[in-house]
Amino acid sequence: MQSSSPAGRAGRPRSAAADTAILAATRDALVDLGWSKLTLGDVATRAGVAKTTLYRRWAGKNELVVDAVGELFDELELPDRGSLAADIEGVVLQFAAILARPEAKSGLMAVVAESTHDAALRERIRTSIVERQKRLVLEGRARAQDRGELPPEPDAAEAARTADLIFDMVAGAVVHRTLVSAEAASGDWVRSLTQVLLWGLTSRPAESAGGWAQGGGPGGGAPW
Amino acid sequence: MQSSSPAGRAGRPRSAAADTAILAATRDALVDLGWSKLTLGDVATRAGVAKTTLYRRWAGKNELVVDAVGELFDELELPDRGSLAADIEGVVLQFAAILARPEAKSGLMAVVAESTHDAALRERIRTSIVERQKRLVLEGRARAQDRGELPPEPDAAEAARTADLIFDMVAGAVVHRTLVSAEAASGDWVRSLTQVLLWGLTSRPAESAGGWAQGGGPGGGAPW
Amino acid sequence: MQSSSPAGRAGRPRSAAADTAILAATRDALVDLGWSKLTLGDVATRAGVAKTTLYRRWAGKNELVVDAVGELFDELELPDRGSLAADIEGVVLQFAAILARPEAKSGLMAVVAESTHDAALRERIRTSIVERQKRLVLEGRARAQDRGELPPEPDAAEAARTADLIFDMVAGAVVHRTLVSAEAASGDWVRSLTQVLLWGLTSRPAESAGGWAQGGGPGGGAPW
Amino acid sequence: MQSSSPAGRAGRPRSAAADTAILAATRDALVDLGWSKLTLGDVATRAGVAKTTLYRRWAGKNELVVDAVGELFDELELPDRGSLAADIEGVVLQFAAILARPEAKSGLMAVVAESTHDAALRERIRTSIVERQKRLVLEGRARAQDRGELPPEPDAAEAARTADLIFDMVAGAVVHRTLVSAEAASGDWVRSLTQVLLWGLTSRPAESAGGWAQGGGPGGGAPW
DNA sequence: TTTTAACCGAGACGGTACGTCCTGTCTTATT
DNA sequence: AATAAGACAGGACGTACCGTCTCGGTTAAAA
Repeated sequence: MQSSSPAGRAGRPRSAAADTAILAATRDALVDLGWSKLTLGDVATRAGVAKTTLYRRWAGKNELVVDAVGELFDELELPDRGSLAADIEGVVLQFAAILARPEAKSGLMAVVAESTHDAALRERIRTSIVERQKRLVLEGRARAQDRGELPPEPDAAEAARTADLIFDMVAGAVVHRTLVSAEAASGDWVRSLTQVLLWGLTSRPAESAGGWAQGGGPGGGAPW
Repeated sequence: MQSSSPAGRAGRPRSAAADTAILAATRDALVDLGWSKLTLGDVATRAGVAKTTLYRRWAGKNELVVDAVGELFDELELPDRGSLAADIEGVVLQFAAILARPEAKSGLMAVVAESTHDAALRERIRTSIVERQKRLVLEGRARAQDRGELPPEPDAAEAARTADLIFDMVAGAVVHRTLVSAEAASGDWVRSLTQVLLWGLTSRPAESAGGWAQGGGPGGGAPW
Repeated sequence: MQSSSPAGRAGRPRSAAADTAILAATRDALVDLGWSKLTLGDVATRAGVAKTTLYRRWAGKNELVVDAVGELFDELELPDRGSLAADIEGVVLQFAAILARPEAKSGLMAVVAESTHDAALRERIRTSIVERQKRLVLEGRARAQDRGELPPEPDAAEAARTADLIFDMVAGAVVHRTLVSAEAASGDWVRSLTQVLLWGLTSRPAESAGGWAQGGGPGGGAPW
Repeated sequence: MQSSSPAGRAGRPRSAAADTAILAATRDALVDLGWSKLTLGDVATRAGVAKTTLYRRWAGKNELVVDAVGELFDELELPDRGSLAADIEGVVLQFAAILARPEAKSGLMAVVAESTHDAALRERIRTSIVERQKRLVLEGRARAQDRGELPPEPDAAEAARTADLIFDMVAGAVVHRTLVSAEAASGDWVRSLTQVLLWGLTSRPAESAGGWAQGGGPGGGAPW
């Protein structure tokens, strides 16, 4: 977050422990108080740090919360579970598990809401949080293409558009389920989501319009 | 004979105009200031109303914003465009148009974030905003079943689960596209989203795993 | 308080009981709350009366308190105890007894303080409270002159000046003792006050300067 | 070994200038508005200080006004004018001059009225205002005893009682004259007051009861 | 009688001030 | 130069009263 000050010299160096303590204290405060009742003075107290120290490193509450919440997404990774469906389910479950934590719940949408009036904050969210997630979509597709589960992309622009769509659908669905519908993204739910996505992306309807597939799909029971 | 005023009686009645002015002022302030900088004192001033009048009717900023934003969704309706796909596209475009308005952008996610710490607020959001949207999913499915585009539901519980999934996917995708990815939900994007959804829900993959549909779908070009 | 309305005609007449109840409620509130925390809404509630009724009869808190406290001084009278000294002591004790009541304590000085910025209020205090007290000084002197304890006044202007001085000294001393020194105006204290006053007004020093009276006064022991 | 900072000092020290500015602003506001219309927010604005700074140092309006008014009495002193009568007149005139100032008029009685419901405030008034005045009575008497104008006190308790009586009479009379009778304590008035007091304290009546001194006193003209 | 006008209770209204809390900056002494 | 501590200017909070204004309804004298 700060430069390693190669030639930065005189004076007492910044405490590295302070950063860690402040971000952890921020997450604690988010759990206890939620975003709107979280105050920087309280975070400083929880971290055992003076308010000035906090302001020296972050411009304000939004930036601090973005960094504190962004750290949670560091643990996201794409394990190889053998098939595209399994890979997707795995990573969606990871994402859902993070979103289920109260510090993420409280903080994430709040800073997104703030970002509608603050382009710099929007960019910070993009780099700290969103890109870490979106990368998994691209890696997952590439791995599926390597496996032969998906065809290679003929058109780069179209490929990017599709990746964006998938990302918005997956992340949006999980966020909406967790925060708005306020229900857990269970294994069953994730399985259904994955199924609809994969079928939607890899299939063609039995008839171009007006009909529907008859007969059981895998696991029995169509989603409708 | 008793007076026809069973409940509402003594004292000066509340001004109906005040409610309207306050909600409009709230939306104005959301546009100008965003959620976190919006103050109830400022809203009262904009509405030409005393702060006490505002507090007499709403418990706080969250409740006020929910009602102010909720009104935006009153205009949502399900026009009959002749086919399920067209109906979906139409309603999603309406939803996207509302979300594109800055007062919705700023307010909606903020109150959702707040609701993670406030069950009463969550319930208010559900009844004021979410149910108005979800109703359209149910109506759309019923209409498609009337048309014969979709089969009737054999299992009510399963039907409800599916409706929830669709709703979270559609609403979540639009919200995520608009607020997180910060890009407009254009006609093309909505068309792609609809296509994936419908195919995902009405089709079966050509092979249960490992392959992909070859040959042209309608309009040619798979979404990947 | 209101005119007997010889020609004032139509309409429901004001409730006489309300006046009584309001003034009594005002004194109760003064006891419980003191002047600064007394609110007209609370007085109205205590009196079982609507706030509008109160405002229809008094212009504000100050006027109301002046009337409520002024009633306390209605009971002041000048009993004939046989001598000037005894008369003075008697009336001073009455005055002290009234001032000892918490509703008088709290209210009296407060409205006096307010009157420094409000000439109309000052006049109201004068007619409602001060003149009722000052009258006793004049009556007492007249009675003492009838008895032959005091000489007749040769000069009317000088007589008025002296009455004012006595009044300020007596009332001022009792008020200061009660409110500022916060001690009771006991019988002994009143006796000493009366003694100093009477001696000061009726005697001449033994020598014009530099000496003092030796030998026992009544009760023995000079006040110094 | 401990640090040499026994009373501890961490943090920015309080601004000494703020105290001065706040008390002066309080007196200004008393002049302009009177006690009841004086608001701490306005005082803070006048002093060029934030409201929090004011509340950090004073518990409320009463305490602030006591200190602001109390400072006025710092200038009271007992000049040696050669005789007891002249000393008394001098100090009473000083006291009257202070009371004639609108900031004292408005503030003094208001806080006294408040003190009837607040023991801590009463004590604060005693130490900040009353004792500064009463001290002069004691010094004046001691000086007169040194001069031989008054006899020494045989009984300490009696001496204290007498000093209290004198103080209540003098201060009470001046206050009553100034605030209740709303007339200036002129030189003539002060002279008369002093005369009554001295004669009352140092003389014996010509007859123990029922008569009055005939013939002119010094300066001619009996007070009646 | 019926009118009529002033009264009454209740309570909403536009305002103002309250005393508290938080923000982001600053001024200390210390490390 | 960074730190802990805490004072500072500023501003919003949510509450309490102010004094005014509508309401529906009552009350007694005038018509």
